[in-house]
Amino acid sequence: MSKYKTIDSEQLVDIFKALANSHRLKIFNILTSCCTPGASCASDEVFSCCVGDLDSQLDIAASTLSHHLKELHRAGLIHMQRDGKQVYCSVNTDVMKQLENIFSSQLVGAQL
Amino acid sequence: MSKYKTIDSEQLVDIFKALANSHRLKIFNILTSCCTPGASCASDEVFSCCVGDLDSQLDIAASTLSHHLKELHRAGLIHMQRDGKQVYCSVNTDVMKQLENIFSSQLVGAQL
DNA sequence: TTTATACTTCGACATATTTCGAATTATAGT
DNA sequence: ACTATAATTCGAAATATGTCGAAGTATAAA
Repeated sequence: MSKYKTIDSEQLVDIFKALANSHRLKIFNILTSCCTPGASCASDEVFSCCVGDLDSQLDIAASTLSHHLKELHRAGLIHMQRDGKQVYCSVNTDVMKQLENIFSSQLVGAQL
Repeated sequence: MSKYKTIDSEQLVDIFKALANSHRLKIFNILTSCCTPGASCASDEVFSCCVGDLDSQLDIAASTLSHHLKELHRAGLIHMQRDGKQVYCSVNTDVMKQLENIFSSQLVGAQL
């Protein structure tokens, strides 16, 4: 009934699962406040988005961060793209739009 | 900066945690498709919102359902109110509005 | 080709979550 | 007071998640 591409309820659970952890939510915050997917952050800006920069803001082991990024990526919330030695992360704005739609229309899972 | 009462990041994690389970998400779906908090569902409608009615739609033990409802309630996503032998559940639309705002403004945790 | 940097994978362990059935509490009707 | 119905709490077991450090892979630079 909706004109929007819907997220099925299984994927929605995965998305909420991905956001249901303080470290991952913080990562997501950093990415939403900084990087839009087209424009990869220049290195002279205050915040940038490669894994190492996230690492410096998070106080967890690099391996743990890697695990969390994998979860966010699996859920479809972020993009990850290698550029040389670095891997750059950015928010998947398509999914953001769909989430907005889900909550604004009060149809958290009307497709069920 | 926002004119909206903000949800802090700890509460936001709890909200996502509450929605990060297929049974709880289904419960939340049922409640959003049916009951608005002012209008408690009349018993002659197709869907109603007492715990027993949710139970009949869910294929889990009553004790498990009770646990899930407690989680949704703890997160602030639903109201629960006893009326005689039944306990009626409804969505907390205030929180829904705040979630909508969070996603629509792309500020998942800008208050951090 | 050796070394350094950036990041990921693996294995192990601790903690948290999900689930059930049995027992318990709350309310209403007999 | 007793019984029935609706829902919750408790304790135990199975599964999932979060975390780390060590080892591994990918890329670039010397």
